[in-house]
Amino acid sequence: MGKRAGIHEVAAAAGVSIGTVDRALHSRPDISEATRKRVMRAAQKLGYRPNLAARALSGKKKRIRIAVCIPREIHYFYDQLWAGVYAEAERWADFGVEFEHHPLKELGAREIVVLEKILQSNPDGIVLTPGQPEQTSALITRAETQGVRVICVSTDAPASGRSGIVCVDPLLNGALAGELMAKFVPPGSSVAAVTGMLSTEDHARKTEGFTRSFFQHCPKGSMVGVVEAHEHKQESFQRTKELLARFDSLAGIYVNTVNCLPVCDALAACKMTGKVKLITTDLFREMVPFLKDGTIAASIYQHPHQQGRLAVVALAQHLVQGVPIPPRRHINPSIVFSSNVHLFREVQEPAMSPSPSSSFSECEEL
Amino acid sequence: MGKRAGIHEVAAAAGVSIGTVDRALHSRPDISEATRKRVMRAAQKLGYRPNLAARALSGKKKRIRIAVCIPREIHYFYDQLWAGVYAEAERWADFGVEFEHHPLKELGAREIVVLEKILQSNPDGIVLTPGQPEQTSALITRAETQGVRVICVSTDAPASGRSGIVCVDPLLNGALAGELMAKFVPPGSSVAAVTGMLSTEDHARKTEGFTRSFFQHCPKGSMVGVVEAHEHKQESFQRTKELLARFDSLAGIYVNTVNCLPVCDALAACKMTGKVKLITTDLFREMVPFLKDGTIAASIYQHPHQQGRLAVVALAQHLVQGVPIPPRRHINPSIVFSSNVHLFREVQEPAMSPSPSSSFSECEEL
DNA sequence: CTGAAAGCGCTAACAA
DNA sequence: TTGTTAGCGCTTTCAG
Repeated sequence: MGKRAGIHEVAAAAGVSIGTVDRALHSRPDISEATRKRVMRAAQKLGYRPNLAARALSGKKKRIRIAVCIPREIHYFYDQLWAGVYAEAERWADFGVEFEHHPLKELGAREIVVLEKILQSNPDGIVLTPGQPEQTSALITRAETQGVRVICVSTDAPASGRSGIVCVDPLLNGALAGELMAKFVPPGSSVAAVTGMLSTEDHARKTEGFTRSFFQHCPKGSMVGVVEAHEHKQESFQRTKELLARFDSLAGIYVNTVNCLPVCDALAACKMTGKVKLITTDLFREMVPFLKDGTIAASIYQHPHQQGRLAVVALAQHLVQGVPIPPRRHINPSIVFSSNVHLFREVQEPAMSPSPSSSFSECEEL
Repeated sequence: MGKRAGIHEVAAAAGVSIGTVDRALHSRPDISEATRKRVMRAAQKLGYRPNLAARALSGKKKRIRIAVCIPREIHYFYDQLWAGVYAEAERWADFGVEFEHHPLKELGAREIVVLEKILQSNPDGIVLTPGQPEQTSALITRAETQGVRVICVSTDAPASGRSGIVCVDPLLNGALAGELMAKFVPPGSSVAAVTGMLSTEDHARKTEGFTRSFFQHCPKGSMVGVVEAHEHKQESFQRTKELLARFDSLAGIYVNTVNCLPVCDALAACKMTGKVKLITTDLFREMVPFLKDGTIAASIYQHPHQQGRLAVVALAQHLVQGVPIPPRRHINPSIVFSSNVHLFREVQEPAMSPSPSSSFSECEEL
């Protein structure tokens, strides 16, 4: 892997000037088909690959702009997502890619307004977490037809014409929890799920995946209830207690929203800690003690940092190098246990808030 | 995040020429302490950050060379490791970083000879998987004292002065398996481990981690045997059968080497498939059916691709940008289940063999 | 000790 | 339709 052929070598090989080579390589006008082919063959033969550093340097005037539109809350998740975006953005800065963040207060808040403004500025690409796909899809479609590549991350807007999606498939998310639960409890066990609202696509599909997978992996198992707690602490606590009261043989609970803490408390209040296998979703600091003491048997981790990073990789590689955007990039969730909880980002960092003038962050992955 | 200050801006602000700025920034000789400080303050104030593209382009003559020394076999693992190294290497190519691969036939084979040769060529950095730490440590130490940064990946050479290590902590690896096992089997269960040789550091510590963790998480559980199968198929099969014969109440087996297939076969031969919970290590195609049919309850995945990638990131960021090499980068293993096995790289790709002239690989992560 | 100038590989504007 | 040339931001050499 020594020195690679440059544009000059190709020019010499094809018997033309570097200007012509450039025109051929980039399918620019004002060049005869004959010479173009000659140049292309020469480039091919020499294994020509453009030097991105040089390219970035030369085209300094027209930089590539990527708009990022993700929520601030819920912090534990979206901070990581943004950190992942930012970490990868840093690596593209010197290749002439500029990022501008248009944070939303929370998922879906003022989404249309902000997106509209973003479109006004006519960026080259957009990374966003659509909170209200129904309303936003039209805008995304418009962007794409204008030539603005949109990549969704974490949540999807399937109906829109977005170029790509990076996410954990909710069905898989639930299925993993279901299989795990089936392996934790004895055959014939009864389990339940606590979710937000089944009218929320994401919650419904996680629950669906869990149910199907649990039945598949647990012989004679049964689902005795799906509780909608509407992302509400009190409600989560109360309804979990009711659940425990009603089914004294309940072997497991699957929580697929943020509100796992109230469920932990309910378990403790009923002295069922550890007796009922609890599988949760995501990870934040407050969960650690419950993982350590066995209240939470496991949690499905969705790699927000990596999701953000990969979304940027896909978009930047496309915009800079012309690599096609993979239509769907499904992230493999990890499972948090007591043994490995300390290795997750959420538990280590003191809460990084990236400032433009900070030195290089060496943070990578997981 | 608009246009960043360049060396010219700093020069203007400090009232000197760009040449002087360069000298100051790089602590070069031939500059008075007074002007150096003035320049530094100006740079600080303007938030100067070097443009890596420009830097790579300018210093075209003296490129940075990184030697990679990893085995070919066992393929399923080291192919991924190399793919990860290669994928990341691609991204540094235009920053003037050159990689040369010195593959070993297998872990530790002709390690000293090859390393010696690598040292002759005096590279800037080395990525390697030490197979025989005792013999190799001296060489690594020598390299480091010569100013060659060495980073170990996957396996360690703790006694050497290597700059960094990227790996899954074997203790954690085992501990995760132990916790998982404890959650799969009822309290008071008996389990066993199948390993290679306890004289191998890695195997011993995985087994140790498993044992400790299992006892911790499984009340009244017991370890009824640790079988050394010496990485041998026949032996693995036979001794597993013996194990099953001797302990008819065996509830689980943990395999921490490559040879899980013979164990699966032994389970089948004894009609114990699914009755004995089997937890394995790593992932390769042939395991998939056993994961699907429940023979293997779970497998601990060590992210070889990511390990390779992160080793290169650490080394390249240090060599190019002066970022300190993190002394230890512990990778978080994932757990392979029936539900998510299809999301792991080993199961998707048709076996990538990177060729220098191939187009950009968009492969990333996991 | 410091400034000026020549590239690095590529793009884009201008000549021919 | 093609060739020539001026930078992009930085390192490095050569003058001053």
